[in-house]
Amino acid sequence: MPESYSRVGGMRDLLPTEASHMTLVEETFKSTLASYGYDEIRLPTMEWTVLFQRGVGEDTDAVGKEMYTFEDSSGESISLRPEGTASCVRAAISNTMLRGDRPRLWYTGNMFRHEQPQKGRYREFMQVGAEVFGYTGPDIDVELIQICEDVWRKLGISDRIDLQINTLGNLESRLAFRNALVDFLVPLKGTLDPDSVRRLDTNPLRILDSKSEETQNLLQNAPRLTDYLDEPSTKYFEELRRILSEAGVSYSVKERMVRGLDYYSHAVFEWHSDDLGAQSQVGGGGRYDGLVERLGGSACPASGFAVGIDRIALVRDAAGKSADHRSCDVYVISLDSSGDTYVNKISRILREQADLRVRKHHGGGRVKNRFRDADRSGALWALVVGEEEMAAQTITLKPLRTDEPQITIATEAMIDFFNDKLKKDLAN
RNA sequence: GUGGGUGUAGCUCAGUGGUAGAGUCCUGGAUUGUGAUUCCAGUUGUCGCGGGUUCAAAUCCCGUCACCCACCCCA
Repeated sequence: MPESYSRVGGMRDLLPTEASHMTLVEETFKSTLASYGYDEIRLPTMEWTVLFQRGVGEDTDAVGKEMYTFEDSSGESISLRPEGTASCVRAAISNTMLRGDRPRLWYTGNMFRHEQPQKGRYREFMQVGAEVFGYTGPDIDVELIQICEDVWRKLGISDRIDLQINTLGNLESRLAFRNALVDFLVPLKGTLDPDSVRRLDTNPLRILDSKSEETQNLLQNAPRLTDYLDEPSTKYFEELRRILSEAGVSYSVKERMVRGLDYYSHAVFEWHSDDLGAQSQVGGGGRYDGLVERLGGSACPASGFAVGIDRIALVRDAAGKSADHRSCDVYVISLDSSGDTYVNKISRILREQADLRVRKHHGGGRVKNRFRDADRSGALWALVVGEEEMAAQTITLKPLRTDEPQITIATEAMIDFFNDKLKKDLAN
């Protein structure tokens, strides 16, 4: 340990301005998910390592080489969660939530991946996600997409985020395609990039979204997944697109899109933005009908999404919409200590009856410094009580953000005053 | 894991071998019942850390750490 304490590598301190921005994004998701009738679930920050190995897949980067893994005192391997879906599925199974019910759940929390940090990519980052269980049709997939589209609109970033969708078909279709793809690629093994050669064995579908230009050229003549979709899979995707269009959601189909985590089937979708440095993805999801069974539950279709809260905040930053943080709405100053009791009472009333953030001055000091502190707090108003006000049962209100003159009003009229005027100011 | 960049005042940065700097912020005063704005005055510091070269190092050399950006991959 160095002389002075520093952060653990890659961990961040989110200072009040950033923190309140994160909270804004989080709250928007929270209220939107609630408006669709989804229930919150809180999940542990760590799980047995095997859950992620089994649920996410050991050949994914997130699990294979980026997990924070250590042993607990019993010698069992534990990992900090690199994503939320596996935990959510585990929780749904182990709390018997899937017996006779079809839960629609959402969660939020910090995720951990030991990668090299850069813009939009952090070792600890915030995600919000939703998972729905027991629904087979594309209608619920579209609802998941719509929830996020609603959030983009509320946050004012719809025009900066693009939706891309694709289908992976059902298991049979995908296996048939996978075989055809491998047959096509094996003879070309010598010309593929090293990563793709490795994936030929582990996860050939992932070769499709390889970033290697040469590999992409080779793929020009590769078999196409759409040619291998069976009747039900084709219908599923057509239906999905129809409902999406009906809902007025614009999207593009990316035939080569395969999700990084390898439990998906049928619908897969991703949202992208240009505002993230070298990163582009703000979120994604899809259907994962086989995962519940894979993790020990009875077969149960499921679908979900995950969105990076940090990345949404970055998109808002780029749009010039980052929340300007104010600590409080009203800063209360008593000019001499004999007024403290009176001022405490006023502050409490304002907090309880006018739904205001009220910061009271503490620590004495000169009058001019009290007003200086009022200004720095970001408050819209300074509320001043001195001898004159106490004697007359009034308060003086000084606007700190406009040139309007200060006014003195009867204390008993203060709630009405704030509920009318201040609310209007806050709305702007 | 690999590459590039940056570390100097609380913050943003200038300073390529010879006294440690600017802007901003902060503190005080002009203004003892009024902030922000204006004017005046003042404080900023292990120059990331360790070693080396030199009469002399923020500056050159070696090492090291941290952060940023990018590869890879993803939220």
